[in-house]
Amino acid sequence: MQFENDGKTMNYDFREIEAKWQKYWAKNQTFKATNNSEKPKFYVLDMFPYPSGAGLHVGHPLGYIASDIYARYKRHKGFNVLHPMGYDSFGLPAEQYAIQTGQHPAITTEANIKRYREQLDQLGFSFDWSREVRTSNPKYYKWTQWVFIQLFNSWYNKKSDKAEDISTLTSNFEKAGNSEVEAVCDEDTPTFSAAEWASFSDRTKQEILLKYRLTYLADTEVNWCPALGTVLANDEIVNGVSERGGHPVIRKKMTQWSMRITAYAQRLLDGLDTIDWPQPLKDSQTNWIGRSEGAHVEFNIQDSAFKIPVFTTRPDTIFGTSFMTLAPEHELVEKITTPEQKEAVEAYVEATAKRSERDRMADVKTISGVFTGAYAEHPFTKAPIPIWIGDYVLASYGTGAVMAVPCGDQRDYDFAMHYNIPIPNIFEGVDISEEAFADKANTIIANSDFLNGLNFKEATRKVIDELEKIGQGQGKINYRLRDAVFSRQRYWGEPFPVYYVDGMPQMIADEHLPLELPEVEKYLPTETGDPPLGNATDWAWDTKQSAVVNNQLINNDTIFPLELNTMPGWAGSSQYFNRYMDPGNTEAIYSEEAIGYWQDVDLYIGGSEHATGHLLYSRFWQQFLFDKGIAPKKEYAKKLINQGMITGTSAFVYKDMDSNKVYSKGLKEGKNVIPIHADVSLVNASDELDVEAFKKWQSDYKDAEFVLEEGKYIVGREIEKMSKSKYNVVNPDNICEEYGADSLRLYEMFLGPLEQSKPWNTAGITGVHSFLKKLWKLYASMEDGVEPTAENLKTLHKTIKKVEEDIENFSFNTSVSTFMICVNELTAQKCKSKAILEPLAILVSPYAPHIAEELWEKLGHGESISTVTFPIFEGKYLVENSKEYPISFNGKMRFKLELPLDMGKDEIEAAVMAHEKTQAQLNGREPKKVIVVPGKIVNIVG
RNA sequence: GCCUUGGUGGCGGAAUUGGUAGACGCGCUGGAUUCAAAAUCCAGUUCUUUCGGGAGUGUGGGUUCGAUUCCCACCCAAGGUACCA
Repeated sequence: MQFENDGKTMNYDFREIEAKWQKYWAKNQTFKATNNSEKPKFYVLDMFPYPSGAGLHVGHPLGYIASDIYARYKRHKGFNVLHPMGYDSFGLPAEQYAIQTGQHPAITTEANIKRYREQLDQLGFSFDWSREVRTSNPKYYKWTQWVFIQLFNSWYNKKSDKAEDISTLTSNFEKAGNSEVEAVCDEDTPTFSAAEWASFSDRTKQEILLKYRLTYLADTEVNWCPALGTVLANDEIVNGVSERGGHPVIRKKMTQWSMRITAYAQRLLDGLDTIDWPQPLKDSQTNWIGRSEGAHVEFNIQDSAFKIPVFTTRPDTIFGTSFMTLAPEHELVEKITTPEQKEAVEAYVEATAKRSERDRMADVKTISGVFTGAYAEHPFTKAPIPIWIGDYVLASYGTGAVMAVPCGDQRDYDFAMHYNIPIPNIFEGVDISEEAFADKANTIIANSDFLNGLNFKEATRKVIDELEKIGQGQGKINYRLRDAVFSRQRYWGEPFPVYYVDGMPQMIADEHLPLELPEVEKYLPTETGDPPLGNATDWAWDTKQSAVVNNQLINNDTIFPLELNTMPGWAGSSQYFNRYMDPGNTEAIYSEEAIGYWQDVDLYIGGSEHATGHLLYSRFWQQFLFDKGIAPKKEYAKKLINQGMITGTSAFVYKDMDSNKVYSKGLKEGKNVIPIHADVSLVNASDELDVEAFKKWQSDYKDAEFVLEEGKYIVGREIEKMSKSKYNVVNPDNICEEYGADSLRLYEMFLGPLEQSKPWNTAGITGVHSFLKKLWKLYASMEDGVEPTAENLKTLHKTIKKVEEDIENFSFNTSVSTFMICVNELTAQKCKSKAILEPLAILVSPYAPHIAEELWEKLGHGESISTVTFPIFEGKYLVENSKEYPISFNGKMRFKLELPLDMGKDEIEAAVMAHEKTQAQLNGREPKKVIVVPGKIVNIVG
């Protein structure tokens, strides 16, 4: 036994132990994973962080601790575990900082990463750091650019239902034009024959191909803020002005790269059934994709050659159409409006354009619209249908036009009521005098010619048949999902590997990648409104030398301008999980051997805030890589868990508005006080404030009178999001310093279920810390050659069983309780047996790896504990021969009675009925019934 | 509005197929040790009570010998989403 009873080594010196093993793991590369092994593989992935300047707070490592426990457990279970970490290091904060200070984002990012790494190392994670990736590293983004080029060179063939190389498209065009091609492409793609294709100029061909490519240039409407020189997301705009600075925002068309993610809408939906992801996350992806089934109907316009295409989910109600509504932005509006209505329509269109999208969405109560004066024609009855415009119809959804059926849709109903438009009733036996009837399941169609008497399903099928016969429509599935804009007017992002010849985009050849981000003087947009890359002096592509050269050399003959936009934040995170498999590969995105071995992620842990961003885009890229034979799996993560947020417990003092007094919580009633945040580090576990420290911290209060209750100042408490401004941020560094990483790891798990959000309260950590001390003590009193008792074995094996089940179920909080119970029991049993303590160290190792390694070494082992086989549970140690039966009366447990387990039903009943407490409970009454479940319970009814 | 998740002591939470509600920890109370403090250890801690007991898992019903667990209706909180045709 290596413990010495000199009083010094008896102590649990976590600082020394943790530093020692962190050094050991780094030096021995204990957690380096190999790309081939006899062992089965297991891939545990964390969402990599953006390295912000603020560093980590206690909420950040929660998921990392859980995944680390799982990874370490899998190593004990004999798996070859891949558990990598890296940085999503392109992003806005570093760029903002650069704009303010001139500091290059690369320098800020490097410093932040260094700090993150220190903090992560301090927590004892078993990451394979040799595989670290950084999205801002050219060696990494070379492959982000490479995937972009693959997308550019691909189109989506609906016939094969997958992405194919653009060459299969052009060979189709050469043979038969595009009439036979079924592709996902722009709506304005013209139809042409093989002969026409052959006659097109090279430029025209390129323009046409751009309509098919999976990444393409398109004019997109954006929120442009001239003052900031940038495009803003919807949530960066408040009341029509920029959130930052309050500058005006206008809608502007810009040519931007887009990703044809809509080609994958159905597959992204279908794929959800094949992966074990949380239901709320699947639901939000499902809603985001927004599939709806219905019909595409074309309405002719009277006295006009134009047609209005419409998407409806209720083609069965087509005979109830009494008007049509177009979005005010609809391109037909100006073409069909009659002279009499022109003024009114123009005024309405103008008024709508001024309102922000958010404004329009928020205001759902006001009904507004204008009649265009034009009439469409009902495809069957040929009756005239007035065409209105209204801002409740959105240009961006469906076709931007609605066939309005007021009896079946509440918004159409409200609109019709408001403007006195007729509301024909086409439902059998339904009253529509008060509201529309939208219940598909109970619909029987009436007053509808050939649809009379049919239900929703039958009528829908019938009407689609008839529409096809007259060539005015067909069944259609519509998706809410839009193609994803992929351009950002920023500096700190991946440059596009694109230069422009005659305005048409050209890809830089693979062998010349990466195209590295140029140096710029200023990180702001140029004076002409170009993105920051417009400030670069060397940003032109020399096709002869295949090199970036000075802009002044641009001759549009051999030297061309490069793309000025950069890629969005999600570009770098859309395939990083695959790149981890072979991160150093310079020849390919990863080797076939590497991905052939690792295949996909077995467990992915991260926040639910990425539900419709990263987690949808990355699935899209993976599906694409699968189509191209680059990835072996359609879905890259079998199982995903969202860790909950850790909230802060803010502390408040109560400042009296009328005096210089600050009241303790219990004295504030009836006083005119306002709560002021106090830094949580100044408050102890009993909510007592260190008043002197508070005065020192907020010097405004140095002369204030703190009114105490029972000699103490008690703060108020409230749960809020952890944030600097609320002074409730708790830093893991301080906790590691005071209690150690093992305590922090255990405590974060002990707080509650991984997936739920829960408040942080540092005070509770003393519980797990003293558990570790008790654990340590247990080993200090160990003696060689002591045989385990039956009790010892029972405690050990029930712990093995429970901990194993807990880890498999991701119920890490209950494991910590189980360890505590185990150590409490073994301590009470005065267990000194190595046969018990040795397996216990392995059980604890995934949760508290430093202390486990140290104990393992003291047990006489020369190698790390990290791959030692997990103890095997043996049920024989838990076999009991008696049971303490709960004796219930009408379902309420009243007393307990110990009886042998082999006792039969009747004997149990007899023993219970004979018991004096039973007679006392019954108090002379005769029981109606006695339920005996052997081994479980006895319930007496009566 | 819709979708999802949740609601259990002063607090975080436990209860694996319907079978002893409140494990484990924090906090609190009392005690031991100490000159004192920290640390450590022991006992108690859902509420209520006439000390026999009674009530109790958001609310109201139901199924059952028995419900935190299953069913119905509702209330509240958090997250997502929205004139989506």
